[in-house]
Amino acid sequence: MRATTRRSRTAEGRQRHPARRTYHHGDLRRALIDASLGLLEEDGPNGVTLREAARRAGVSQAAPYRHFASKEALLAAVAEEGFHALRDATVEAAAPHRKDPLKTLIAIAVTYVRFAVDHPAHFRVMFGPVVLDKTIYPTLGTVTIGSFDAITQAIADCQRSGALRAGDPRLAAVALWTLAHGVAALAVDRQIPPPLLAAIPLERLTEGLTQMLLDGLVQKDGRAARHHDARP
Amino acid sequence: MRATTRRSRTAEGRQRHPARRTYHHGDLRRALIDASLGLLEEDGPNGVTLREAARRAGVSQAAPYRHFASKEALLAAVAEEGFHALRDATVEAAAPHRKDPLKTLIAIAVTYVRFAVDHPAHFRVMFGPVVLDKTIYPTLGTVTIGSFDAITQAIADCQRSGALRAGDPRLAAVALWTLAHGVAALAVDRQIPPPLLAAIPLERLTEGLTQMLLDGLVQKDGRAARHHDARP
DNA sequence: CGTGCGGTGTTGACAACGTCAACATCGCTG
DNA sequence: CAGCGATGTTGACGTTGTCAACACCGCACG
Repeated sequence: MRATTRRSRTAEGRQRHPARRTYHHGDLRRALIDASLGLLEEDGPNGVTLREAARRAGVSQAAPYRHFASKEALLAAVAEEGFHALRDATVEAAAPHRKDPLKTLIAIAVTYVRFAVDHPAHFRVMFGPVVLDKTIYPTLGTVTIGSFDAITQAIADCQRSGALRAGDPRLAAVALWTLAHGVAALAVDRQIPPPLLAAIPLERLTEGLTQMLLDGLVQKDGRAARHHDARP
Repeated sequence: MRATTRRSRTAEGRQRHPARRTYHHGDLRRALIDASLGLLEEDGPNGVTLREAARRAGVSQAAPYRHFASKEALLAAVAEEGFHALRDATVEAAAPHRKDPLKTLIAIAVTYVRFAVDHPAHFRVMFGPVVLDKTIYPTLGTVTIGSFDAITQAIADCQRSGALRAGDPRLAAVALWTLAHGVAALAVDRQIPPPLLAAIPLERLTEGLTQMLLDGLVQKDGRAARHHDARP
């Protein structure tokens, strides 16, 4: 705990909370979330501290409690922000490739993984154990559903266009989502075998894996299989 | 922090560390890992505390430092234990179905998910942000590889038997592993849409998703598709 | 049969943290 | 313009991770 000391820039501060002129902050809630995001990026999940976030916002240690019931509540807000961003990215990824709907599915997976590796700490807060009982923060659940719905929508599109076989689109959506989430989680945790990653950049790996899900792994009688995995 | 108070059973203790007769503990390292596992199950990741683990082992607060350089090192040991258990379970799951090698792949995925939901807190320590820089604890990485190798082996078997199409078995292994890990992680985090879970128990869902990966999602010309997703 | 040394455990302390109660200060509504 | 509710501050408490200084003990060597 001692080793993590990164003191605030309050070098010679005579007045108590120098970064502020007015007694009231204006938008402390926002500032605390931003400070937490910064700490997350700089020091990882363990670096996020109510007190340090307060310092960065230029307020006293107890001020956050006027806006968040607990540290967990602050992190829940941070997570929610992340879910919003992820959903927006997913929705955006689902839009462009209207011609080839299967490409849309691949784009969704790639987007998901990219979000995770671009913001690993944020990703961890969203899915990690920091906010354990997500039912306490009801808004959290609804946002995730939004992301899932976007995927289901894209799947249903593919089914309508005949690109995907019929069936409950939610099941196929879970399959795609699950695959993407697995890649993302393992990548963030650096658990994907390094030799593999050296041969194939993560983005292409994600594409390849998604393609595998689309085509299937089993040997087809009629040689119906498509590309992925070069070398005939 | 105060709300989490669960005091040790040292009610009226006169002597300092009552649970022990000899000055030396005998196997403190083991005891600390076990205590951590207990705390993990009872109180989740946040409930694990060096001091409480020491209390449960009947030693003083600083004793753990003779066996672990830090709290993170203790948790790394706990994680390693988990990786061993997961690998053993995977290897065992890969054994039985020699007749139908594809069933083996499904069994692997189911085993993976079951391990996660049976020991959610342990699973989180293994993959979560608690042990951030896994390279510091070199034994951690090697164990994961073991698990991955078992999967690759099973895939290669399927390829040899002609059940799976040829190709780099490591890629297919990553696909299977990734899918299983995604289901596991989302299930542990209770992110799988509850209505879906109400309709299909997690175990069957895992089977179905793995089957989807095997068969592929795309519409086949020759109606080569197999079961999964009832209702014709 | 000592004896002393290194591994193991203990005590006490420090800084940091989450959280609370009591108090201060402001902006807005009447 | 009075005062009330929202927002910030101070100071404190208990808990945690970690360290330094010290205590104990078993085993290897004389």
